[in-house]
Amino acid sequence: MKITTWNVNSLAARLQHVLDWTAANPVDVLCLQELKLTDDKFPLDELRAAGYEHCAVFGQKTYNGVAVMSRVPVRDAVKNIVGFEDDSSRVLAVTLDTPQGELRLVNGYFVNGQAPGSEKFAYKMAWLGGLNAYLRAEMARHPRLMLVGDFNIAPEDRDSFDPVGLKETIHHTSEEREHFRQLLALGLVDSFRLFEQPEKSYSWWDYRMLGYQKNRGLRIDHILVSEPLKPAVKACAIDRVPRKWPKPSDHAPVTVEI
DNA sequence: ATGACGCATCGAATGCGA
Repeated sequence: MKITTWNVNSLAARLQHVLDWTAANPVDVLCLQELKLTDDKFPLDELRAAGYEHCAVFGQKTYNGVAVMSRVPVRDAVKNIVGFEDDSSRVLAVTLDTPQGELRLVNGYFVNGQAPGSEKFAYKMAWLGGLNAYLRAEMARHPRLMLVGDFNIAPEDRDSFDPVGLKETIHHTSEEREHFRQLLALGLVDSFRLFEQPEKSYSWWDYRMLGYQKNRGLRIDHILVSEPLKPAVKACAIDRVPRKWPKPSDHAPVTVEI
């Protein structure tokens, strides 16, 4: 079973890319972030025609918005972080029934945070604290759990094209990385690092300054799996192909196989 | 140091992303 996370930077602008990519990569489940549309504008019909009959959507006008589109039934959808008040549509949890048993899938569009010291950064820190507490409870109920999405955190220096020049800037701060480690401390594992990977592997590149062409990127899109799932993980990879298409999202899809 | 690119918003200029 293949599960993918992809920040599409507007589903309206990227629908054809999603359709083209899933036609070539018919993954079982695709977790989307930054839909930038309301639920009534979600392209259910097109995705159903592409084989994704089961969609859970948590949209919002202009900003944020997350969805899970799936070939297999999804149930028990929960929106946002239980116990954390949030105006933004950022988290959507669902349960999948797999041959190995049920799997709780938490899809998140983490707060960007703009810059350390800003109000948005404080929001990011509070949000991450709320997420951690929520996941602790979710994992107690669902031992087989996967946390996917756009984390907006480069966990280690090797996840950034310029860890020295960007030291302690957004995505690179000690505080953000500590929050990432606190997620791992819950018993989650970064599935990407379970496997040998190319050096300078990133999942996001700035649109500006030829960021992609120069591979000036960050690895900020992640798939974390709980310990009970870890032995089942067969592969995890970033697909840079759609980042080369005309009018791409600035993020690449990341896929795990279990 | 700044802005650079792309998307969204009622209509131009601005907010936001990362």
